[in-house]
Amino acid sequence: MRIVVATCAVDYSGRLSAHLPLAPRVLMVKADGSVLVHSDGGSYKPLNWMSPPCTLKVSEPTADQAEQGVTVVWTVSATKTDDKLVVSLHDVVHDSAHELGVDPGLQKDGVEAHLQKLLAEQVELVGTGHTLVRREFPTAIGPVDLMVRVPGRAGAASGASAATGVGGAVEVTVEVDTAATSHRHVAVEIKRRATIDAVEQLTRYLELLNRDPHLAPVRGVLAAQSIAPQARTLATDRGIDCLLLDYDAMRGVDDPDSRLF
Amino acid sequence: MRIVVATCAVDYSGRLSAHLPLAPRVLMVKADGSVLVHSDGGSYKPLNWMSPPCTLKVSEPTADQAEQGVTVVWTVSATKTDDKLVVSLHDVVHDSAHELGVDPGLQKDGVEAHLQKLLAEQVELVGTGHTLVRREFPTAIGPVDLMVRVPGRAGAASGASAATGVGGAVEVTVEVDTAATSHRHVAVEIKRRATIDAVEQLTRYLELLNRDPHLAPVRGVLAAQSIAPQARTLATDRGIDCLLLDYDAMRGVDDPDSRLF
DNA sequence: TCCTCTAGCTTGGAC
DNA sequence: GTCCAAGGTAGAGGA
Repeated sequence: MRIVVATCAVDYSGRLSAHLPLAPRVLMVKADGSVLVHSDGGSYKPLNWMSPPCTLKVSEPTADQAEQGVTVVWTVSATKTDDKLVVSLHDVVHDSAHELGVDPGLQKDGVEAHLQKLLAEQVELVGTGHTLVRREFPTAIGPVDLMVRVPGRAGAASGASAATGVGGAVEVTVEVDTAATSHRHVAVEIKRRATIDAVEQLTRYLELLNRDPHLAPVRGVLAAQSIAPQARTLATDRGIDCLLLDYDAMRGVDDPDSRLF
Repeated sequence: MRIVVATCAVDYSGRLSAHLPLAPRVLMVKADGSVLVHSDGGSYKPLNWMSPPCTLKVSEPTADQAEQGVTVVWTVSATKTDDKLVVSLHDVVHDSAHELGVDPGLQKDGVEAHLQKLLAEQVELVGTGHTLVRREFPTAIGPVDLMVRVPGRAGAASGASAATGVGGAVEVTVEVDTAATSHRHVAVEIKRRATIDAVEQLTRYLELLNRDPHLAPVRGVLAAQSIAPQARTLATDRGIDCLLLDYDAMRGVDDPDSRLF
């Protein structure tokens, strides 16, 4: 890792064009050749960067550039695309290099996968007596987070609602809604934070699942730690139920030893 | 900006829990107090970080920690949430600080807004003789990127297709499709890269717009620099046309002086 | 490899 | 402030 502190101007061209006026900044050159341009604020995201694989070429400034104070020019080119980053360095106040070796990597815990695991273990939150069919229930358009079986519905007529639903633009979910008393399964979509996208996703799953006479009618449940108002509205419109999850409470029920650390 | 190169272990707790084993890394402490932990590879994203506003507290290791080689402990706490980052430093091989000042900021060009501007100027790409009604055409659920008028359709019967379309789950768009010969307007959704989300978004707009007798029937066009295969499939299913945009070619037609640099 | 979805997303803009 | 959409999204995971 090479670290340079210098006054510089930066131009990026590629998927977009961007320009950074002359100012003091920190430049990082990683072992894989990638380059990061950081300012002294903002966030963890660099102002500009080049992702690997790429090559760094160091060159002398032109006479014009030298006259304007440029002492050296870095040209960073992506090897697979035509993205290019040009850094014009003026005063360099620091320049050091360090051997770091390969990082052993990050261990994570607590994301959506954990929510899914917890809700799978506490599936009664979806409905009394409900049992888990499986996590990541496969469909033609991707896996449903949880597929749940409703108790005491083995003999329910799967076609009971066929005559009532079909109608407007959201008829698929109207059908689900009007068949509420004879649901045999529940498809659960789990998000940390649910937006409209999650409702659309679940709607696609339900549309498909409700074509299967072995499953239909399938109720939809959107389960999340937080649900955006527009997502809740759209879900309600489509007869999808919303389930707010309390991560801490669910984790409290869970065996603490099952956590990574 | 303070830059430290040191062997360290890191623990983060907050929205998730994460742990970094002992290894050499680069630590950046920005003027706003934010902290970044970088390895010598990967991407521009740090392995761990703390966003401002936060506070950094430096403390001596406990006797146990000192025995294991820890020389100093950084505790970075978010001020608004209970996020916490604990960095246990062992050998410090570099430690320097630099005054950078406030960055003048990034100038950008070439994103979706520019695509929209270009297509508005070159609206005949949507269809021969088509004219622009307006950009950001307002609807109850948000603005449509471009609303376009089809030539010579003033007298076309808006209900001509009513008897043909209604059928399966996607009948709204089937209706749009079968009415192709009598469209009076075109709603254009513009993306740099179109995914299924874009199709869903345009579908919602079309469903709404086609209720308006002054506009209906409204054809849908998904215009993008690249279109994901599944998005194309879904769009085709729903009678939405796909239009691949060549940004460079469109920019060539455009006045080069209108670009930022 | 391509394609999808998640992310401690981040960030900007509208309301 | 909240909420939503875009990102040079990046990165993981599955087909």
